[in-house]
Amino acid sequence: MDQAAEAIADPIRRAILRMVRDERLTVGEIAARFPVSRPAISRHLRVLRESGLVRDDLSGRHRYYSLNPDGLAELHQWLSTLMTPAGWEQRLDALTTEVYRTRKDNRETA
Amino acid sequence: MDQAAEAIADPIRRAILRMVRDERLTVGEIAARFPVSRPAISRHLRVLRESGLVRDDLSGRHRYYSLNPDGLAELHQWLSTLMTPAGWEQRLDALTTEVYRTRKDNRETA
DNA sequence: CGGAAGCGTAACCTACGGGTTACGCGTTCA
DNA sequence: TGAACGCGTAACCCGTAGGTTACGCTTCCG
Repeated sequence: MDQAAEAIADPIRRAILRMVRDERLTVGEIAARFPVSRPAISRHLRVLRESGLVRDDLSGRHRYYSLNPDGLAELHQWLSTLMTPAGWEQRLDALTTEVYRTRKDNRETA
Repeated sequence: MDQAAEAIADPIRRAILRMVRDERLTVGEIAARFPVSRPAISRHLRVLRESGLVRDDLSGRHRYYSLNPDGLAELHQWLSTLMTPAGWEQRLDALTTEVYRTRKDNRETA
């Protein structure tokens, strides 16, 4: 979780996450949408990858990046428990987790 | 939201957030639990305050810090929309937001 | 009152994050 | 098969985040 919290601190990395939410993109495609060099984007992607927020699939000389919902879920869960006072039952968090877990299963079995 | 995402990047600030989740604490009380100087903690608290994650109540020469759930909710919502694919209905997010908003109203009318 | 307690801020130093260019390796295709 | 493409990494530079000490302003209390 610590690495993920650090990863989303950078505005470029947050923008990348939004980009690869729905479509898988190559490094070049991502870099083309930013005013910084391709190696810089490559390092941002490395940070996101090592923090578990994105995944990469190699295909020939291309490397496709896509969102990894599991990494996001960790952060999401951390924020949930932080927002939840001591006395409050964690029923809602359990519901949220359950729903996302179900979606994940659906993805994997598709 | 951007400021909040930056604020939680630091491990000390994340620990502070967990500390003031249930009880309001003074700067001295917080600083006593870290191996860094009090001015350093004071600046961390300033970052958290300006990012909307904590609130401060002055009482004499003491300054009590407590969690501000509204700030957390923003980040929480951002992660929710990020985890939610394009086709997915946002019913769950709406439910989550509604529940937290209701709790907030209860706090304010108490 | 005057000193101590509690806190914020300024000034300073250092480590590190993020930018760039240069380079090397694997893959494609004319 | 050799040239071009796609990408990762190393080396380097610079700005800034986060640490410290020194200082000043309120607020409490003997």
